[in-house]
Amino acid sequence: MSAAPGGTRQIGRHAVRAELARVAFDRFCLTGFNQVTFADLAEAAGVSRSTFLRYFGTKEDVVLFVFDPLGDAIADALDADRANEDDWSRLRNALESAATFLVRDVQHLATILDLVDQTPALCARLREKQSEWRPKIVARLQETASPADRSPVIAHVRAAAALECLWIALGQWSASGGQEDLGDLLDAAFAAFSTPARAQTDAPL
Amino acid sequence: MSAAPGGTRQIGRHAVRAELARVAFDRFCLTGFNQVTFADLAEAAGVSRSTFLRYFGTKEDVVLFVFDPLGDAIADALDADRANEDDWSRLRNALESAATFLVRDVQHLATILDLVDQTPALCARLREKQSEWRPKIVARLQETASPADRSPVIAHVRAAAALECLWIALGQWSASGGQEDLGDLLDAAFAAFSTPARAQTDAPL
DNA sequence: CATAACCTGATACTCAGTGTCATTCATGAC
DNA sequence: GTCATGAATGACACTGAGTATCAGGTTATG
Repeated sequence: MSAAPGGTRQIGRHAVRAELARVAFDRFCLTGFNQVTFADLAEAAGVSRSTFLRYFGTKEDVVLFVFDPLGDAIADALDADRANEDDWSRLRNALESAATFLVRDVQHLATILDLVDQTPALCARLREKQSEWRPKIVARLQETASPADRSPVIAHVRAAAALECLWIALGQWSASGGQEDLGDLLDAAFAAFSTPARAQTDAPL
Repeated sequence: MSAAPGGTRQIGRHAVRAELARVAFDRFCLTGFNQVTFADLAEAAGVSRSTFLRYFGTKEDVVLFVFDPLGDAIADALDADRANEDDWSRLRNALESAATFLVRDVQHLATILDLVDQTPALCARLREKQSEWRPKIVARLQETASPADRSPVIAHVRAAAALECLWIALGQWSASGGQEDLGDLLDAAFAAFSTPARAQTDAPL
């Protein structure tokens, strides 16, 4: 009658992982990411260095693993909004719902984002994760594209640009301490594509 | 009557750097980036490990230092085209002239780009360099923006999106072995912003 | 209970990157 | 030409990330 055969191990593993990450995160915020070693983390968490390393392949993952489900979340949201014919609004909506799913603990997320952009290594690794999501997004975009619009380049660019919007919006959001509305920030970011890109509106129509 | 007092050292240093990079690059292509150690590179180049490391802070820089001038090149090109009122075309032109400056040795650049996207560490580091160029680009865009358009978010998004276009276009270009015209590829990428983002053209006008 | 799978801690290892120090060599001043 | 300064070099030692292996203990399962 156990939840799943052998599943208890998974549950336990997940819980340990979360606890290790919690302890480690405090250290990172206190001392700075680069100043903390795996030996420090292991000691703080009360496990051996070996064990700690078995839960997180790299130091970056200790912080960034929380972003892992985001790729699938975005893809799922795109699937759910397949009817939407406008790529930009579809992307915007998908990003918002995925991000909202991420913003459970406002304070915690803001702290993470602060730490991330104080730390080049974390920025780099997060960007890397982002680019791993892109192929999935591109595939969704192409599924519903009209035959004439099938240029893979277009889909790639839109996916990449949308992810940049998310990242920039999250940066603003974190800078505001989580006060501003993420949907508004996304709108402001996506406006870069719809607003006429001109210094002076020389064609008032 | 020497070029500059003490300047010979700089010249010499630059030349050595280029030679070390050349030797190292051959090794990387032959054996794979991750398989080659600094000790290998030093031996192949006939210098000590210490010396090699003094010329390149990281293994990634041995390959990617050629991209360093690109940030300034883009910024300069934006300055030169200050009259252009359309952000997108201004960015497109700046990227093309900067990239053309980069495409001196077609074969070499194509080989570099191949190596880069076979190697996650190189991708990550190159993306990092890219994001270092962004602030300079954003500043240029905002200088000439109309007061109403001063939202820093807009400029950030456009700069980021444009850089993604460059990267994607270079990927296509390298995949074609340097055959396709980079200007055409950039046009195709930037079309993602001007083409109506709709599955079916429901407004044929 | 027995066994197989898993978790843990210990240990040893490779390699990136930093820092120090003594030697050597080129440059520039006298 | 000689000498002093500063840079380049190589040797060495060190920290820390990440990988791999192994023995002993624990937990699920039949």
